[in-house]
Amino acid sequence: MTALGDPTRQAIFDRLSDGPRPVGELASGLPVSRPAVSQHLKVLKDVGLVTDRREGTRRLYQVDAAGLAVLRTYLDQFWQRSLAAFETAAREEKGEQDDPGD
Amino acid sequence: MTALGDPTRQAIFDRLSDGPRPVGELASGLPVSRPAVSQHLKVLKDVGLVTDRREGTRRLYQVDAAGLAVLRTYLDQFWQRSLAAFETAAREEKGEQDDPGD
DNA sequence: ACCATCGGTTAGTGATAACTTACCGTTAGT
DNA sequence: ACTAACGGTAAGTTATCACTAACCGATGGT
Repeated sequence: MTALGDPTRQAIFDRLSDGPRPVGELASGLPVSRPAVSQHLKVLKDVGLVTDRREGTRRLYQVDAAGLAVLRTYLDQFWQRSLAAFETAAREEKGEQDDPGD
Repeated sequence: MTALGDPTRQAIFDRLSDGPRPVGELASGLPVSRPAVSQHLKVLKDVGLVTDRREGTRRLYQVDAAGLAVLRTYLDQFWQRSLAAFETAAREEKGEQDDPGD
Protein backbone atom coordinates (compact mmCIF):
# COMPACT_ATOMS: atom_id res chain seq x y z
CA MET A 1 0.00 0.00 0.00
CA THR A 2 2.94 2.25 0.70
CA ALA A 3 4.03 1.50 -2.85
CA LEU A 4 0.87 3.07 -4.27
CA GLY A 5 1.22 6.11 -2.06
CA ASP A 6 3.24 7.98 -4.65
CA PRO A 7 1.20 9.76 -7.37
CA THR A 8 3.62 8.85 -10.15
CA ARG A 9 3.49 5.19 -9.19
CA GLN A 10 -0.28 5.41 -9.16
CA ALA A 11 -0.17 6.80 -12.69
CA ILE A 12 2.14 4.02 -13.82
CA PHE A 13 0.01 1.37 -12.20
CA ASP A 14 -3.05 2.98 -13.72
CA ARG A 15 -1.61 2.64 -17.21
CA LEU A 16 -0.48 -0.90 -16.57
CA SER A 17 -3.97 -1.91 -15.53
CA ASP A 18 -4.99 -1.36 -19.15
CA GLY A 19 -2.51 -3.98 -20.28
CA PRO A 20 1.23 -4.73 -20.62
CA ARG A 21 3.44 -1.75 -21.48
CA PRO A 22 7.14 -1.29 -22.23
CA VAL A 23 9.12 1.14 -20.09
CA GLY A 24 9.65 3.66 -22.83
CA GLU A 25 5.98 3.95 -23.62
CA LEU A 26 5.16 4.52 -19.98
CA ALA A 27 7.82 7.20 -19.69
CA SER A 28 6.70 9.02 -22.84
CA GLY A 29 3.24 9.44 -21.38
CA LEU A 30 4.44 10.77 -18.06
CA PRO A 31 6.10 14.03 -16.99
CA VAL A 32 9.15 12.19 -15.60
CA SER A 33 12.25 10.69 -17.14
CA ARG A 34 12.65 7.08 -18.15
CA PRO A 35 15.05 6.19 -15.30
CA ALA A 36 12.45 7.50 -12.85
CA VAL A 37 9.90 5.14 -14.35
CA SER A 38 12.37 2.27 -14.09
CA GLN A 39 12.88 3.00 -10.42
CA HIS A 40 9.17 3.13 -9.74
CA LEU A 41 8.68 -0.12 -11.60
CA LYS A 42 11.34 -1.69 -9.44
CA VAL A 43 9.44 -0.67 -6.32
CA LEU A 44 6.17 -2.00 -7.70
CA LYS A 45 7.90 -5.21 -8.69
CA ASP A 46 9.52 -5.66 -5.27
CA VAL A 47 6.18 -5.49 -3.51
CA GLY A 48 4.66 -7.88 -6.02
CA LEU A 49 2.23 -5.52 -7.70
CA VAL A 50 3.71 -5.96 -11.18
CA THR A 51 5.63 -8.55 -13.13
CA ASP A 52 7.96 -8.14 -16.09
CA ARG A 53 8.97 -10.18 -19.10
CA ARG A 54 11.48 -9.56 -21.82
CA GLU A 55 10.12 -8.91 -25.26
CA GLY A 56 13.07 -8.65 -27.62
CA THR A 57 14.98 -5.54 -26.67
CA ARG A 58 12.03 -4.22 -24.75
CA ARG A 59 10.72 -5.21 -21.34
CA LEU A 60 7.00 -5.50 -20.79
CA TYR A 61 5.49 -4.78 -17.42
CA GLN A 62 2.03 -5.80 -16.32
CA VAL A 63 0.04 -5.81 -13.10
CA ASP A 64 0.25 -8.91 -10.95
CA ALA A 65 -3.25 -10.12 -10.16
CA ALA A 66 -2.05 -11.92 -7.05
CA GLY A 67 -0.42 -8.80 -5.64
CA LEU A 68 -3.50 -6.76 -6.35
CA ALA A 69 -5.61 -9.39 -4.62
CA VAL A 70 -3.43 -9.10 -1.52
CA LEU A 71 -4.11 -5.39 -1.45
CA ARG A 72 -7.83 -5.94 -1.74
CA THR A 73 -7.76 -8.45 1.08
CA TYR A 74 -5.77 -6.04 3.20
CA LEU A 75 -8.33 -3.29 2.65
CA ASP A 76 -11.17 -5.67 3.32
CA GLN A 77 -9.72 -6.39 6.73
CA PHE A 78 -10.07 -2.74 7.62
CA TRP A 79 -13.53 -2.82 6.21
CA GLN A 80 -14.66 -5.82 8.20
CA ARG A 81 -13.19 -4.62 11.45
CA SER A 82 -14.64 -1.17 10.98
CA LEU A 83 -18.09 -2.58 10.39
CA ALA A 84 -17.79 -4.72 13.49
CA ALA A 85 -16.73 -1.67 15.48
CA PHE A 86 -19.71 0.27 14.19
CA GLU A 87 -22.10 -2.44 15.25
CA THR A 88 -20.53 -2.69 18.67
CA ALA A 89 -20.72 1.07 19.15
CA ALA A 90 -24.33 1.16 17.99
CA ARG A 91 -25.27 -1.65 20.32
CA GLU A 92 -23.57 -0.02 23.29
CA GLU A 93 -25.16 3.31 22.57
CA LYS A 94 -28.57 1.74 22.28
CA GLY A 95 -27.94 -0.22 25.44
CA GLU A 96 -27.19 2.93 27.36
CA GLN A 97 -30.52 4.39 26.32
CA ASP A 98 -32.81 1.39 26.58
CA ASP A 99 -30.92 -0.88 28.89
CA PRO A 100 -28.84 0.56 31.76
CA GLY A 101 -27.41 -2.90 32.41
CA ASP A 102 -23.64 -3.43 31.82
CA MET B 1 -4.67 6.32 -0.92
CA THR B 2 -1.69 8.61 -0.59
CA ALA B 3 -2.89 9.23 2.97
CA LEU B 4 -2.43 5.58 3.87
CA GLY B 5 1.00 5.49 2.30
CA ASP B 6 2.69 6.44 5.54
CA PRO B 7 3.38 3.53 7.94
CA THR B 8 2.50 5.54 11.04
CA ARG B 9 -0.82 6.55 9.53
CA GLN B 10 -1.45 2.93 8.65
CA ALA B 11 -0.84 2.01 12.28
CA ILE B 12 -3.18 4.72 13.49
CA PHE B 13 -5.86 3.71 11.03
CA ASP B 14 -5.35 0.12 12.00
CA ARG B 15 -6.07 0.89 15.65
CA LEU B 16 -9.04 3.03 14.77
CA SER B 17 -10.60 0.21 12.80
CA ASP B 18 -11.07 -1.59 16.12
CA GLY B 19 -13.21 1.25 17.38
CA PRO B 20 -13.14 4.90 18.47
CA ARG B 21 -9.97 6.01 20.27
CA PRO B 22 -8.83 9.23 21.94
CA VAL B 23 -5.63 10.85 20.72
CA GLY B 24 -3.67 10.15 23.88
CA GLU B 25 -4.40 6.46 23.80
CA LEU B 26 -3.29 6.24 20.19
CA ALA B 27 -0.07 8.08 20.95
CA SER B 28 0.77 5.93 23.98
CA GLY B 29 0.69 2.81 21.80
CA LEU B 30 2.91 4.27 19.10
CA PRO B 31 6.61 5.16 18.95
CA VAL B 32 5.83 8.78 18.07
CA SER B 33 4.79 11.81 20.10
CA ARG B 34 1.21 12.95 20.61
CA PRO B 35 1.50 15.99 18.34
CA ALA B 36 2.68 13.72 15.55
CA VAL B 37 -0.44 11.63 16.00
CA SER B 38 -2.57 14.77 15.93
CA GLN B 39 -1.02 15.79 12.63
CA HIS B 40 -1.58 12.38 11.11
CA LEU B 41 -5.17 12.42 12.28
CA LYS B 42 -5.62 15.77 10.61
CA VAL B 43 -4.43 14.30 7.32
CA LEU B 44 -6.73 11.31 7.65
CA LYS B 45 -9.60 13.61 8.52
CA ASP B 46 -8.95 15.91 5.56
CA VAL B 47 -9.18 13.03 3.10
CA GLY B 48 -12.33 11.77 4.76
CA LEU B 49 -10.99 8.53 6.18
CA VAL B 50 -11.79 9.39 9.80
CA THR B 51 -14.22 11.53 11.74
CA ASP B 52 -13.90 13.03 15.20
CA ARG B 53 -16.24 13.97 18.00
CA ARG B 54 -15.65 15.62 21.34
CA GLU B 55 -16.07 13.46 24.40
CA GLY B 56 -15.61 15.69 27.43
CA THR B 57 -12.03 16.86 27.45
CA ARG B 58 -11.04 14.10 25.07
CA ARG B 59 -11.56 13.83 21.34
CA LEU B 60 -12.58 10.51 19.88
CA TYR B 61 -11.53 9.56 16.37
CA GLN B 62 -13.09 6.77 14.36
CA VAL B 63 -12.89 5.51 10.79
CA ASP B 64 -15.35 6.93 8.29
CA ALA B 65 -17.13 4.10 6.51
CA ALA B 66 -17.89 6.32 3.52
CA GLY B 67 -14.25 7.26 3.03
CA LEU B 68 -13.17 3.66 3.32
CA ALA B 69 -15.79 2.70 0.76
CA VAL B 70 -14.35 5.22 -1.69
CA LEU B 71 -10.97 3.58 -1.30
CA ARG B 72 -12.42 0.15 -1.98
CA THR B 73 -14.17 1.39 -5.08
CA TYR B 74 -10.95 2.97 -6.27
CA LEU B 75 -9.06 -0.29 -5.85
CA ASP B 76 -11.83 -2.22 -7.53
CA GLN B 77 -11.41 -0.09 -10.64
CA PHE B 78 -7.84 -1.31 -10.94
CA TRP B 79 -9.05 -4.80 -10.32
CA GLN B 80 -11.72 -4.73 -13.00
CA ARG B 81 -9.48 -3.18 -15.61
CA SER B 82 -6.67 -5.58 -14.85
CA LEU B 83 -8.95 -8.56 -15.25
CA ALA B 84 -10.20 -7.19 -18.56
CA ALA B 85 -6.60 -6.73 -19.69
CA PHE B 86 -5.78 -10.30 -18.73
CA GLU B 87 -8.66 -11.66 -20.72
CA THR B 88 -7.74 -9.57 -23.73
CA ALA B 89 -4.13 -10.72 -23.54
CA ALA B 90 -5.16 -14.35 -23.17
CA ARG B 91 -7.51 -14.10 -26.09
CA GLU B 92 -4.88 -12.49 -28.30
CA GLU B 93 -2.27 -15.06 -27.37
CA LYS B 94 -4.66 -17.88 -28.05
CA GLY B 95 -5.68 -16.25 -31.29
CA GLU B 96 -2.11 -16.14 -32.48
CA GLN B 97 -1.76 -19.87 -31.95
CA ASP B 98 -5.13 -21.20 -32.99
CA ASP B 99 -6.58 -18.45 -35.08
CA PRO B 100 -4.40 -16.09 -37.13
CA GLY B 101 -7.43 -13.95 -37.88
CA ASP B 102 -7.41 -10.67 -35.93
C1' DA C 1 31.36 -7.16 -36.53
C1' DC C 2 29.28 -2.76 -35.97
C1' DC C 3 25.64 0.25 -34.69
C1' DA C 4 21.31 1.54 -32.72
C1' DT C 5 17.67 0.91 -29.47
C1' DC C 6 15.95 -0.18 -25.06
C1' DG C 7 16.36 -0.28 -20.28
C1' DG C 8 18.53 -1.01 -15.54
C1' DT C 9 21.94 1.25 -12.22
C1' DT C 10 24.57 4.77 -9.76
C1' DA C 11 25.59 9.19 -7.80
C1' DG C 12 24.09 13.47 -6.56
C1' DT C 13 20.57 16.98 -5.66
C1' DG C 14 16.30 19.15 -4.24
C1' DA C 15 11.95 19.10 -2.20
C1' DT C 16 8.60 17.06 0.63
C1' DA C 17 7.00 15.59 4.95
C1' DA C 18 7.40 13.32 9.34
C1' DC C 19 8.85 14.40 13.83
C1' DT C 20 9.91 17.00 18.25
C1' DT C 21 9.69 20.88 21.33
C1' DA C 22 7.21 24.61 23.06
C1' DC C 23 2.99 27.11 23.47
C1' DC C 24 -1.95 28.02 23.86
C1' DG C 25 -6.99 27.13 24.09
C1' DT C 26 -10.66 24.31 26.15
C1' DT C 27 -13.05 21.49 29.34
C1' DA C 28 -13.93 19.26 33.90
C1' DG C 29 -13.30 18.99 38.72
C1' DT C 30 -12.75 20.97 43.38
C1' DA D 1 -11.92 30.86 40.23
C1' DC D 2 -8.08 27.90 40.15
C1' DT D 3 -5.85 23.81 38.58
C1' DA D 4 -5.09 19.73 35.93
C1' DA D 5 -5.74 16.98 31.81
C1' DC D 6 -6.37 16.62 26.95
C1' DG D 7 -5.34 18.01 22.48
C1' DG D 8 -4.56 21.20 18.40
C1' DT D 9 -1.01 24.53 16.36
C1' DA D 10 3.57 26.75 15.05
C1' DA D 11 8.30 26.70 14.23
C1' DG D 12 12.32 24.36 13.23
C1' DT D 13 15.07 20.23 12.11
C1' DT D 14 16.06 15.99 9.94
C1' DA D 15 15.52 12.35 7.03
C1' DT D 16 13.40 10.25 3.30
C1' DC D 17 12.51 9.90 -1.41
C1' DA D 18 11.50 11.26 -6.04
C1' DC D 19 14.03 12.95 -9.81
C1' DT D 20 17.81 13.92 -13.29
C1' DA D 21 22.16 13.15 -15.59
C1' DA D 22 25.62 9.99 -16.89
C1' DC D 23 27.08 5.37 -17.62
C1' DC D 24 26.82 0.56 -18.88
C1' DG D 25 24.93 -3.98 -20.37
C1' DA D 26 22.09 -6.57 -23.61
C1' DT D 27 19.51 -7.50 -27.68
C1' DG D 28 18.45 -7.06 -32.75
C1' DG D 29 19.25 -5.62 -37.26
C1' DT D 30 22.30 -4.69 -41.30
